Amino acid sequence: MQLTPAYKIIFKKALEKSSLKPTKQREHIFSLILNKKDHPTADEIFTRSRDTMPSISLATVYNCLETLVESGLIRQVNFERESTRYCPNLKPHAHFLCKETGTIYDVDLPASLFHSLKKHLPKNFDPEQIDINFNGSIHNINNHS
Amino acid sequence: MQLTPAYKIIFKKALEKSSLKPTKQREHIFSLILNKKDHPTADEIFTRSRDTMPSISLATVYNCLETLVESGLIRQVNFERESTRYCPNLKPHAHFLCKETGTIYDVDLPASLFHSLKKHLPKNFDPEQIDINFNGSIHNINNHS
DNA sequence: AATTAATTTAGAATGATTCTAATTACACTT
DNA sequence: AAGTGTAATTAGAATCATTCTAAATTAATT
Repeated sequence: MQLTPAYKIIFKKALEKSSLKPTKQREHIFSLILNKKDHPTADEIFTRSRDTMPSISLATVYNCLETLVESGLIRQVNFERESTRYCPNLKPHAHFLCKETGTIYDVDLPASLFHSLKKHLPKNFDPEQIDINFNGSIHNINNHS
Repeated sequence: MQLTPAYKIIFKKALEKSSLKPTKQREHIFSLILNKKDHPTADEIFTRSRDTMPSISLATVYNCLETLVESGLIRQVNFERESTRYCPNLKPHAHFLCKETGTIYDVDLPASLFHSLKKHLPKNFDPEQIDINFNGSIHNINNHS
């Protein structure tokens, strides 16, 4: 559970831009999220953190996640009022939640789609963020019924 | 705070399709949401309900909202983990949350846009719902600075 | 080593929502 | 009209993710 040198630099830069410190805990949580590309909740991250950093507290996990989001290193994913999940994929993309399994999938979308979405806003609306969330089921493609 | 005869029929039909009863409380809450086209929270709806139906309970408000959503008469709107809000607009549309005021605006979108969104999903992904949420600020168009 | 500010920590507090168990309302029989 | 059964409503307790608080730790700086 280690950041690559390249990511270490990105990490430090991003935090320092907001005059935040690249602490052990922040780095640990960032690397956890980067290295397992699912969409964990704060509590899942807390549990995983303790494997290698047993002294970390849940409050710290929440704090670190907040600073990582603020610094633009990760983003939040919310479906309804379920626990917030965290995502290291910074490319423009949507999320698909499978009703059956609860798994969240990243769905890459072309920038052009985001642009045409924006074009439907009134001219004085200035979006800072766009969240696109699908919700449904996934058919088994091998189902020769 | 009354349903028009036309809406009364829609209301009854939608509930009866799921073998739910068109009760006073459900009708009351549905008409409240229809008649003030903002995006109220359950608690706001609770407060408004009591003006004309003082005996209603918060649990009932939650129950009714759930059945109205299930019946397809209203939809839920969620931004991050804020309180769920409710929306009577059933046309395909997105939502824009103004960071400054907290107001939510409906943004009409052509069906074609929803279709092109769906086209970017893997072929075995079957979306049941698509939520598109913008988040940003609204500039004053009269601002001759 | 002392000072300072930021960060971490444990545990309490919050707040939206859901659950529970009791009561009420209502349709359908006798 | 009384009785039965089922669904809906109700008040209040319980839940659970998240935030808050205040104390302890850390790290950089004098």
